[in-house]
Formats: sequence, structure tokens, C-alpha cells
Amino acid sequence: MPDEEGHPLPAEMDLRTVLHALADPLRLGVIAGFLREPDGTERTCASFQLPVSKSTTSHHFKVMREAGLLRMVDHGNSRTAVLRRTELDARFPGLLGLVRAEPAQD
Amino acid sequence: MPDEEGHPLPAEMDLRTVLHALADPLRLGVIAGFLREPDGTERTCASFQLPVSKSTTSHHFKVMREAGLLRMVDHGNSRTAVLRRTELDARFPGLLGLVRAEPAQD
DNA sequence: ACGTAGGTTCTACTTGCATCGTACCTCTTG
DNA sequence: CAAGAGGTACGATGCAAGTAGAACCTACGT
Repeated sequence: MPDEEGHPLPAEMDLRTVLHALADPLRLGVIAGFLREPDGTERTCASFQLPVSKSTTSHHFKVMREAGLLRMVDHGNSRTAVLRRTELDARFPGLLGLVRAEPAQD
Repeated sequence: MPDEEGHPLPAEMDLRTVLHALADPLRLGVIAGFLREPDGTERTCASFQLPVSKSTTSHHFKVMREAGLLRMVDHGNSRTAVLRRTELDARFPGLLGLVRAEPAQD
């Protein structure tokens, strides 16, 4: 079962849920953004400057978090998100490579 | 541009469109069904016996066809669908492997 | 010629999801 | 302690997408 913050274990990750999370343009752009940076890079939700409201941004990060794509790290003041790269590569080998191979989102 | 039956060329296939097509349980089940059979296997839409109406089944196959997952082959009486395995492996390497690795759909 | 099987298209309904505004929470800093 | 930054939770709304029924089309078989 997911932990107290909604992070599933790799074995609990569901392919359909992950595909659905990636099918949204904004969310795919966020994952692609992480893939252009070094592994372990932490970014705040706000740093992506998505063209939607703050609550909608939070919603999208919740979807990605609950799918297992991101892990939220509490830093006291600001929470940051980290791509769960190693776990995703083990659970869904090749998936992140597909996202990385795509041109930058429109 | 797609041909007269709506089949995109591999270069025209869009990752978001493909992910969206695979995010539906029924459609993912169809693709998984093809992957359990030899390459080039042709099946009619009806052979999957999806738990939805005939028109809804046709709709789902249209979504998969337009995403580039399937190719429809006209056999006079009955049209059959074929998984575009080689083209998909070239355009989205690893994608079909992810679907194949998942347990049978519920 | 007719009936049947397999698909498609059209229209309509209904569910799901993205979106937003507001309120609320937590931590930091003045 | 107050104010602000960064996120979350809740309720409401609007559009996209899944669903179904009916009509139609083509090819095959009798």
C-alpha cells in the first residue's frame, strides 16, 4: 500500500495508471523536463511555470505522484519533486527512454 | 498524412496519442492480446468479445488505428486488425515490451 | 433475392477529467 | 506574532471521451 504521502512501491505501480498520467501534455512535459536534467534533480512544482492555476498544478503533481512517477520531498519551507528514475527504469524498462526521445513539448 | 483509412506513418505517430490509446483498459487488453500471439496474427474486432456494444468496439479500434497501433486489413467479408509490431518497435522501442510484461488484464 | 455476419457512422447520453477559485495548512522571515 | 511563499483540499464548472442504439454498408452463403 502507498505510504502516508501516496507514493506507491514499484511493485504497486500500475501500467495503465502510469500511461494515463503521461498522456496529459502538461504532465508529459514535466517528466520530459526532469529527463533533461541530471538524475536526482529536485524541482519545486512552481518552477515549471505551467500555464494553469496553482491548484491545477498541484492536481497534476498529485496524479504523477500517485502513479509513482514523482516523489515529493519535504524541505520544511518548500516541497520539491524528484523523478523516481531508478525505480521506474526497473519497473517499466524503456518507458522513460520513450519520453526522453520525444522532442520538447509544444 | 494518414492514408485513406487513417493509418499514420511511423514518423507521424504521436507519443501522447499512443499513450492515451493505451491508457484505456479495454484497448490495453486488446494490444496485450495481440502480443500473446505470433507476429502478424490477424484478428477480427469481434474476436475479442469486449464487454461493450458493437459501436463502442468499433470506436476503440478506430482510436487504436488512428494512433498507429493497429492496421485494418480488408478481407472482403470481414476486416481484420493486425498489430503494427515492427513499426511500433522502431518508432517507440520498448513500448510493446512494457505491455507484454504486464499480467493479463482484469 | 434475401438473410446474415462483421464494421462503420450518426446522434445522444453520461461519465470522467482538467480547470479554477477559495479556503486552509506549514514553514520561514521580518 | 504577522505576513508571505509554496502546496494541498474542497466544491463547482465545462469540455472531452466512453458508451449505446439505430441505420447503413459490403461481402458471403443459400
